[in-house]
Amino acid sequence: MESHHHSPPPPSPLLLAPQPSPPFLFTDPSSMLQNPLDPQGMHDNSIDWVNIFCGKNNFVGDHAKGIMNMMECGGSLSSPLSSCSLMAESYGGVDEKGNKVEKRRGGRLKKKTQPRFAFQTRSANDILDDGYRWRKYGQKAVKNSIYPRSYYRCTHHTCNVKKQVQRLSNDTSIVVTTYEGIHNHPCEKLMETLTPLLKQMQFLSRF
DNA sequence: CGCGTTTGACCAGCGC
DNA sequence: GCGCTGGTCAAACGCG
Repeated sequence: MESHHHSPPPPSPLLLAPQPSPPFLFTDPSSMLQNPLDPQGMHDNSIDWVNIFCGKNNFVGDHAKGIMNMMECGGSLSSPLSSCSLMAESYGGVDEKGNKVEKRRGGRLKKKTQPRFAFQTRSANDILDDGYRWRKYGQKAVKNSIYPRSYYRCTHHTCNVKKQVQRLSNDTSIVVTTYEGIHNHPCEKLMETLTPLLKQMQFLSRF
């Protein structure tokens, strides 16, 4: 099995959202959205998170497309994607009813919360080449699904980002990838792709 | 030999 | 207390 693959660029803090139940639909986003970097909203109220996620610009959708474009531009996708939808999944703080919760570990409360987001890809391949290197550390059969869930950790020694990969049992063409945490290092593959572009832009900007 | 995967064991929360 | 469940650990194993 391929040991490393590449994911979308490091999950932007903007891509964090409430904890909808599958199939990850927002029922009332305006009541649940919050700044993931400031869950209590104590520091910066100037950012219109509701509009970012749900406004006319449809940031989430556009961002998902951007990710798709970046992934496709990278030319290293291990699987052809015909569609992709980004879904904010969960982060510690508020559950679907608005109650304060912490992220669970194995169904139990976890001390530290990590931002999470998930997106679906329509792909025959479970493993998406997203630019980061991952080490698989577990696989579990999950209830109500004929497919197992795989657990991966970023192999960068100082990075604690994890992801879960699972294929939907009711639509076997869709793979759900859930990221937890934010990479604290650049994406090597992305940098490889962007560096020549940046150099070219710098060169052209001299004229 | 180093790195990554596989897989059974283990852990802890939850519901009964 | 017990079983279920999801997440993690770690030894064994495979591969280049």
